[in-house]
Amino acid sequence: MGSKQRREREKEALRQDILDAARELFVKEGYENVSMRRVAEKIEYSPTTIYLYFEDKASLLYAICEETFAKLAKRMEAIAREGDDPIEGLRRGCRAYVDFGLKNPNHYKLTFINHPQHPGDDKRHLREESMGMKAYGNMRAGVEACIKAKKFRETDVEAVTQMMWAGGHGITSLLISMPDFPWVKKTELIDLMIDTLIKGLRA
Amino acid sequence: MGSKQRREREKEALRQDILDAARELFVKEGYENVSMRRVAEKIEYSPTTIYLYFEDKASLLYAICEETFAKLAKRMEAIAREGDDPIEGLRRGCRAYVDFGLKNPNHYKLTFINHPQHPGDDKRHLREESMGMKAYGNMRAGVEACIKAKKFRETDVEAVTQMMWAGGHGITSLLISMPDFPWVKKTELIDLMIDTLIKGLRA
DNA sequence: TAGTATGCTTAACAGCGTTAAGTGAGAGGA
DNA sequence: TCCTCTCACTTAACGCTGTTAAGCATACTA
Repeated sequence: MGSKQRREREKEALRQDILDAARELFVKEGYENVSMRRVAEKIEYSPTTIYLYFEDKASLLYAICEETFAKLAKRMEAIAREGDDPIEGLRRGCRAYVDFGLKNPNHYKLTFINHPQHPGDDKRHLREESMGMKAYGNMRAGVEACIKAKKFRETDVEAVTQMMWAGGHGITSLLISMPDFPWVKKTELIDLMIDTLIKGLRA
Repeated sequence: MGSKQRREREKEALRQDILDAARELFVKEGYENVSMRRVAEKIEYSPTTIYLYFEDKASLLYAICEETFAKLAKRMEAIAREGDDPIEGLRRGCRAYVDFGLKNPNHYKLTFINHPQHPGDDKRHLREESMGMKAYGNMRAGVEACIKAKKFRETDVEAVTQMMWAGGHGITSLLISMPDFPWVKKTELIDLMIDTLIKGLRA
């Protein structure tokens, strides 16, 4: 009897339905403005059913973030491979990072801005296998390439990577969380940051 | 009869008590982990009393942030005045900004990270008189001084200011909201960011 | 002294994330 | 075919949240 496999397939399908419903709502309205009950309503199941598939609301969020950040990591990896000028590669990588955040503001918020609150100290996002960490590793590789090619002066790779990340994150998060501030043109701001940092690092 | 004035004084005193209690709790445990009922308990009044003095929880928060950012603005202004080398002044201003955020992480979170959510579009923090904006103005003045002194190449003052802000904010917010990430030494990261940006802007 | 304004409280509403207990359809064995 | 058991799912509830409407005393005014 293949009924067992069929049921397993159906379970997996429902899990995906929950994920899809939650993603759509979270992205459209923001994590804290969407209740488990609303997600349940969307998939036409009772709220408690969700808890049979995800431990809690945060886990649901985490699963969605992983999906999305897998996309980011993939895109950044592609960029890293395509060119041969390491500086240009790093530049494009940074731009991809910021663009990604601006195009998926709620995903970005969830992973890098709101993040876990005090209780429980949820460190899932920092596990090495996590997609966010993979993207970080990519950036690190980009920085390392610039140093190896003697385009950047010799410095602490980790520190430079973290600084580049902070630069990108600073712009991304400010633009996302203070949309009403009188910002200059977004592209100008992004390019200015990237160019200034790169210029400041040059050998 | 000075009773009217006395009552006014007492009202003002209670308002301050609420503010003090809320600040202590918010700073210690974070805004979203503190309920209005807990604030009320601390001042030994009923929860609803708070609503006679503050419109809602966000207003309470806003009042506290204003207090704290007044301190930041004051400190940054003092720094701007004390030296004559504009670059050194800017450097110290940036450092003061980041240090302030790291020393008051919950205040910082409240004003620059968590911030208002979608509903209502709360733009109070962006009013020109607000203390946050005053601090921004200070930074802007610092940048302008560097350009006027021909230390920086001629560029869009607004864009450069926003970039410097984003640089400082990027580091501050990442350090605050991802405390478990394997960061390099904080001071190293902060100095690297500031020095790299300044070097990149040099005439 | 009667009436009113003021400061605060009690009780409640509608929502939240989450859990314990219960239900009912379908599979598997006799 | 009938019984039992498994398991996906639901109902009901707990203890919280921010917030509001209504009520109650005290203190001031006329």
